[in-house]
Amino acid sequence: MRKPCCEKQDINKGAWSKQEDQKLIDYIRKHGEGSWRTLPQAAGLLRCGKSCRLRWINYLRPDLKRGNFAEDEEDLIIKLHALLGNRWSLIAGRLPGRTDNEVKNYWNSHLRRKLINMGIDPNNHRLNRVLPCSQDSSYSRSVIPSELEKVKGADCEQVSDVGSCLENATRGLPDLNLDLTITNISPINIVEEEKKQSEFDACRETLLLFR
DNA sequence: AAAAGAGACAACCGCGAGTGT
DNA sequence: GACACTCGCGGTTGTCTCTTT
Repeated sequence: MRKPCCEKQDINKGAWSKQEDQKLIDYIRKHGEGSWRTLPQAAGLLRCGKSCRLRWINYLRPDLKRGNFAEDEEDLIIKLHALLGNRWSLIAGRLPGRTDNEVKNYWNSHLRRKLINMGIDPNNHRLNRVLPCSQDSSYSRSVIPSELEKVKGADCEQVSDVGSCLENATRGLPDLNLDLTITNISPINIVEEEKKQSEFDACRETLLLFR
């Protein structure tokens, strides 16, 4: 049936050398991205086209940011993950200079654990245990159900396309912490609510950009 | 100082979607 | 419609580095 993406023999695997990186960079500078299948041979690389593409997209592209994630980037990843699930490329698309692989790795090595430590199930973003109201976490504020209800309601039609990302997000994550409610709204909590609202608005803005 | 374990991240693999023939 | 090809995505694995014992 289908041929493999590349012949398995005479193909380098594993870590890329500086020379290989340079060959790939030089070739793409000269000819542009694309045609990954034929690129390795044309560039004089003993690599699979897939491997070249991955190397370029994840590490060699000039517009990559690299380095540690900022706090606001972390927040955004968590929020988007709550809405979109493991759609890393979509999430990475909202983080300039970040790649899906980078976001995925960061999620698996840092953020997952962070949520678990906060008592939140990273798979469905539900609280595993009751946390005190004052629990520090921008996250616990970020996906409260009232916000999700607002998204599902008023603005759903506006984001019908990409999709449908929001629609899918809410439909695709049926366990999305929908019964987590904030009670006893005191004046202090009202201020908190307003803060939440503005954070939510920012998040929604981001989601609307998917259109 | 050495070994073991844990964490971080680069890279690979398999699959599905989109497109051309 | 069936098939082949390419591309991109997400899950998983391999390996290197750091920390702990």
